[in-house]
Amino acid sequence: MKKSKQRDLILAELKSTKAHPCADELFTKVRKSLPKVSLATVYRNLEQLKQHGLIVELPGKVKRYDADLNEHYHLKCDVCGGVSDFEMLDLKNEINGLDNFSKHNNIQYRIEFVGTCKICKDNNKCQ
Amino acid sequence: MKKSKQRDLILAELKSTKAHPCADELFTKVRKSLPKVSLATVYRNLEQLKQHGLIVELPGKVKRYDADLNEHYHLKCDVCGGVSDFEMLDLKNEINGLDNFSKHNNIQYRIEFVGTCKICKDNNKCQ
DNA sequence: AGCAGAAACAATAACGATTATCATTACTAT
DNA sequence: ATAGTAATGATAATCGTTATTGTTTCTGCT
Repeated sequence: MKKSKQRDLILAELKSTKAHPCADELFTKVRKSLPKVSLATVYRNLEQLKQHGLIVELPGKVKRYDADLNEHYHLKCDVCGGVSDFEMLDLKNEINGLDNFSKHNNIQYRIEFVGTCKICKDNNKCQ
Repeated sequence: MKKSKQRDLILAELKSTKAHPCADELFTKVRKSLPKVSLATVYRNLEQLKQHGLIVELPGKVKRYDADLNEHYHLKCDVCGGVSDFEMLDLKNEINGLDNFSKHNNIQYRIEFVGTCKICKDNNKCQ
């Protein structure tokens, strides 16, 4: 990866927050110190930083990003789409407590397993 | 909800498969028996069926739908986006086995908690 | 330092999934 | 049967994201 001040700024901005911003929110922030930056540059660099394992992409209709690489989970607002961290040192034990948690706060949890299906593996479309 | 043959067909089509189709895939199927159906009608009815709790919407860049209301989880292909069922009678016990599972099959799991954040609740934007 | 080639850039057009609009049609309760 | 309302088909609009294109900036080499 060649050096670029745009990418450095994007990464620094992402590291400085726990708000899990989307591309557009980062664009607005980076613009303040680099007014000529392009939105496409933000998208490109987020993708590249993700590929290099420097940041994590959170799934959803709108992609959000996290520079915290420690294992943790996310709590998403079903109205505004905002994401906050959800710390669980021991998932296996704490998951039991979710039933009550859910009842009192209208919080649902969904588990999604992500891998590559047999068809895509055979087609060599992947990796 | 007023009766409509379009909606009946969409629901019947969704009930007849385990493939978790998206709106466009359902559109293609429904079209075969109702050639004049509109894509907008498919989107509208999927939303309505979801609101009435008759189907479940699976999150992602492209929304997919499931008419199976029994509690179960989903395994998504990170290449084609296709979703298949993942049966786990007892999540709390079986989650322990995932570590090994993950190592051998390149399968990751992600847990997302969904609710309404304090700001949105205070703003009455929700529900 | 000067330079060639590669990578990154800004600007913007294109894309694809979804939603909104609007005139018309189909239910349903009276 | 009919009036009122919900649903529809067709299509335009929206919005997040990706592709394109010509230009600029790095980087390694002389």
